[in-house]
Amino acid sequence: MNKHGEAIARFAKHKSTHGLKSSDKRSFVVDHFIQADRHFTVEELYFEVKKLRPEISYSTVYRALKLLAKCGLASESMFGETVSRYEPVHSSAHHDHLVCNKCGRIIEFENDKIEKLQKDVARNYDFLVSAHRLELYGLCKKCRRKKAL
Amino acid sequence: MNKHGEAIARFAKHKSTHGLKSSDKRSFVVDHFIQADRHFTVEELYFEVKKLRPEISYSTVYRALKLLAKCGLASESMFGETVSRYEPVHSSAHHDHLVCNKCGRIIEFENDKIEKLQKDVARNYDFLVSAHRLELYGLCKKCRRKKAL
DNA sequence: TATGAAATTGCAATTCATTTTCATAATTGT
DNA sequence: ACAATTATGAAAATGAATTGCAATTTCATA
Repeated sequence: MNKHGEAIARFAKHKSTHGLKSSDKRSFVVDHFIQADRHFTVEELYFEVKKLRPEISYSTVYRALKLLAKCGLASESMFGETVSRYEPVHSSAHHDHLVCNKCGRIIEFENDKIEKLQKDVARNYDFLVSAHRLELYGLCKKCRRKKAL
Repeated sequence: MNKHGEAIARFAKHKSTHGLKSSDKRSFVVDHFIQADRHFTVEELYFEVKKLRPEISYSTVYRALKLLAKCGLASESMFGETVSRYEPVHSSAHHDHLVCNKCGRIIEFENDKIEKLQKDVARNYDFLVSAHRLELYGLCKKCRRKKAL
């Protein structure tokens, strides 16, 4: 089963174990989020969905994202903005982010060495880590070029 | 000159270069923040200040913190909460954080190796870094113990 | 010391994203 | 089809951040 299929299945399972009912609209939002496979604010996802299904409300999108977060298919974070972003959670390794202050692009990266050093730090402080975030803010490749012109 | 003296001086300089006037109330807030030398939300600082100087309003505290942030003596961040926190900026090297999810304690640490690896990552993506944040969330030493009981 | 332009303050009002409420509609098990 | 429960949309509520404005204070200059 592909990655998206897994996610869909996981959502279905969450529904059945939590006594949720099916809904066309919610399914549409969930599928769209999973297919798109990128970061969204509630508003961004809402506007994309609205183009295709204008009858779907902000509330439904909002609640769908919350639900995705609950069943572990999306994670919520702030990226230094005042709005929350939801990003798809992949079964793969944890990743960190490069956030472009100019165009807003978010680039994911993984770095095992950094992960390991983080564990070392935690051990030094006798700290039990359950989650972490690492974000580098600045200018992405494209925006550096633009700036140079 | 000690660390606090430096900060006070820097604030005074910012005032003079920006045509700001002196004010007892603002000075009190600023001094308290600098002396305390720890993380605050606006509300937390407001309540502490209010105990000693009840006539000082929330607005004044709010604006004082904004001002401190502008002149580089405080930095604003979210630490996964819905409220902003202001932390004193030390002239020393950049530091990262361990955030205890239980008691809210925030521990600072520095790690040059991690900093260096971050630069490597950025270089790989042709990304120009202007700021970064690294936070490890979990349980601090004390809370781990409590949990064990 | 008196003056006036400019900054500061407190309070209330606004903004803005998030979250909840509630009446109505849709879904599911019997 | 019925009853019970969940989902939905629109509007209202919430919560923190921010601003507008009138009153007050500061400070350089007269």
